[in-house]
Amino acid sequence: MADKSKRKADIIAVAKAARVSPSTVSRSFNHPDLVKATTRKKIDAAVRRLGYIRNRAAQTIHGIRSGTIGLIVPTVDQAIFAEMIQSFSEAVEELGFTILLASHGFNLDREYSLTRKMLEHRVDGVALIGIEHTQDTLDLLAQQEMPTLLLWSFSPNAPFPCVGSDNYAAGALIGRHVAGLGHRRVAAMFPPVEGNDRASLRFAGVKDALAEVGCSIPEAWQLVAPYSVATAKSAVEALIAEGDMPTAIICGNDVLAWGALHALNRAGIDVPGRVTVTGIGDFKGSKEFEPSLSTVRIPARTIGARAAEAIVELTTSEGVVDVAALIPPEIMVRATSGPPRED
Amino acid sequence: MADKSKRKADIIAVAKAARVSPSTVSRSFNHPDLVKATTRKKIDAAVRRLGYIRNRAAQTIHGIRSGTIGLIVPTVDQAIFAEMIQSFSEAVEELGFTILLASHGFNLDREYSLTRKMLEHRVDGVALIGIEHTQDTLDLLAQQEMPTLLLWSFSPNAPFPCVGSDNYAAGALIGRHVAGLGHRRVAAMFPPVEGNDRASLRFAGVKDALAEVGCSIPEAWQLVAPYSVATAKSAVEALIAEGDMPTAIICGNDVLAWGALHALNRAGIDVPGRVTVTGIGDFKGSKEFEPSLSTVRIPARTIGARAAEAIVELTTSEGVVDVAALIPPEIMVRATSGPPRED
DNA sequence: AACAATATTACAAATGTTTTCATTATTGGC
DNA sequence: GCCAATAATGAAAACATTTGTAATATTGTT
Repeated sequence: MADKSKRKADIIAVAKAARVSPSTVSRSFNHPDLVKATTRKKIDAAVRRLGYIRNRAAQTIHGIRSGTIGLIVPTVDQAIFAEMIQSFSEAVEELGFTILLASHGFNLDREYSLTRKMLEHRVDGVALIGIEHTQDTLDLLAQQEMPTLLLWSFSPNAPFPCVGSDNYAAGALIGRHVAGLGHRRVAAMFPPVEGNDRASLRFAGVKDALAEVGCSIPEAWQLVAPYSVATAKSAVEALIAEGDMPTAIICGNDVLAWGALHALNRAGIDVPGRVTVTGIGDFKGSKEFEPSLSTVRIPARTIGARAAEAIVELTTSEGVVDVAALIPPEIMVRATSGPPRED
Repeated sequence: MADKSKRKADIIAVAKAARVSPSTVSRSFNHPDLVKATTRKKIDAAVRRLGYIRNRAAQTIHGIRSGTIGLIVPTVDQAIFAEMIQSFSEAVEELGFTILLASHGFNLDREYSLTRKMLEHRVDGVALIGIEHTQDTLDLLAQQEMPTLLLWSFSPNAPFPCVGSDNYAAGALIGRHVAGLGHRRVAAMFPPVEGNDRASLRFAGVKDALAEVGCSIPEAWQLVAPYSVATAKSAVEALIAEGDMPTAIICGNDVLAWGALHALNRAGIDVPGRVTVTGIGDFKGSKEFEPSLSTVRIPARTIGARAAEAIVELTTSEGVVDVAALIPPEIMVRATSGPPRED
């Protein structure tokens, strides 16, 4: 009972139905205090009767905010990003915005073209994951004066404000923990680092922390596995088959650690008795894992929520605002790490 | 060197710079074959020089497609949805569209207002998770003649075309598997079912399958836990503390099963020797779990990709098209299920 | 009851495009 | 070189809004 006329209702149809001018209808939406309560009632009635829905596209060409934030991520199906996207989206919706989401699969050239697309859609702001982006992307955003936020990693001298954690520090934290336990025969398992500054920073932090105690990771123990339980498990199974086992395996994130733990469990190798395993991220489920995973907490939800506030702040406030925020990583020592076995 | 003039470049600025009319510039974008190669070159040069970016908002008010698809999900940070969203987004981007994403946290009233928002943004189509929605939402979409797709669950008599799996069948599959192994003392662990037709359908399938062999799940063994490892683990720990153990625990999804497995592992209860555990979903990592999880495969990636094609088909084709697709669930018998112990 | 002040509403221009139709350029055939 | 086709371009209207300004209606005051 809401489709009186043939075609989609526009503001003019509403105006006619309510016997007022289109401008009054518009004002009734945008500046309700400027229109008399009784006319507003008439208009609301007409709106309901015609099933009218405002057209943001038409508003947007008046320089009015589109009410959208572009979020460009490498992928959404990694626990870590999913959690962050969720809290980001909750917070952003709370503030009245909607997310335009795109994923580039760690391909920074695709990231550039997705950024262009966001710009075409006239998003009010753009949030990118990580610090490392092509110069093209950065230039484009700067030249269009697009409010931009770098999300997930933090660096004081990044090209745009960042909200995130310090991945290098996270790596250093876990490296120092493992070194502090006395481990000197250490393996590492990280994803391919190209196009992934988070991973390379973490790895650098780990290596530097180990170097402090004169320990380095031999080539053969630098395992590379994309973030998946399956690849991690088989990488560690291969390592076990090799025969020469390290006393600790430092993993680039918790998913890799889960894979490692499954491999060790299957082989009957005691953790942490025989091998220490650590993750980075503290994903949901890591604490409940058996044995409970030692890792570094990078609070994805906090980052997402803070980032949402930050980008909205950037888009809505006039002057320059400082929204950068460093959310520090925190070591979570649990049950998968212990001193190396003496033998 | 791309910001000659003061403010943002529009199509008129480009036209001036290229010494052609705005209409020619527009045509050069939309019907390049209608403009001479040499003028197109001039225009392209001007575009680059001014850093011009097309304004989709302005196009959209001409009834041109906005190039966006609204995707409304309960939450993105559940493995299952994350995976689906990822493949959906990949496929949709491939087809030239961008996703407007929103999450309602299993609150169907919020879903309604998010739907309205999508409509305001003049998305070309809307994809919703599950079959169950408020009548308001359904009416709204129908009345606005918005191409709509129901995603994730499949039902032949749904109000809109669906692409998804049969959750009832999935539940029945696993129920029959467990019953077939001989289990009669069976517990179930499912999330709260309100606003979640997937879960309730699965549970119904399980119960009906068990009923076929005259087995029913006692009240005390109907555990309720939101989809998280933590809650699942503690629910099962509570069950263990109770003392009266079932011989099988059927879980509403794999995450719950992981939690159950961790709890049993911690308590030193052998799986599947003493207790059979099953999941639903076959998430990434379930196969690699130790022991490898018996579950029902619901191919999230396939559903996401198929759904993307379907919604684009719905938005771009004129007449009525039949895009519904049932992606059948498949039982994956692995290492966590076995016959009940005789004692 | 008339006056000014204020509250409310309407008109018209503007926004950044696309598209139809008309006009101008270019081409091939002779 | 001229003519008819045909190709390429431009002018102007249209799209669904918002907003500044002008016009009208409603008050309170005396």
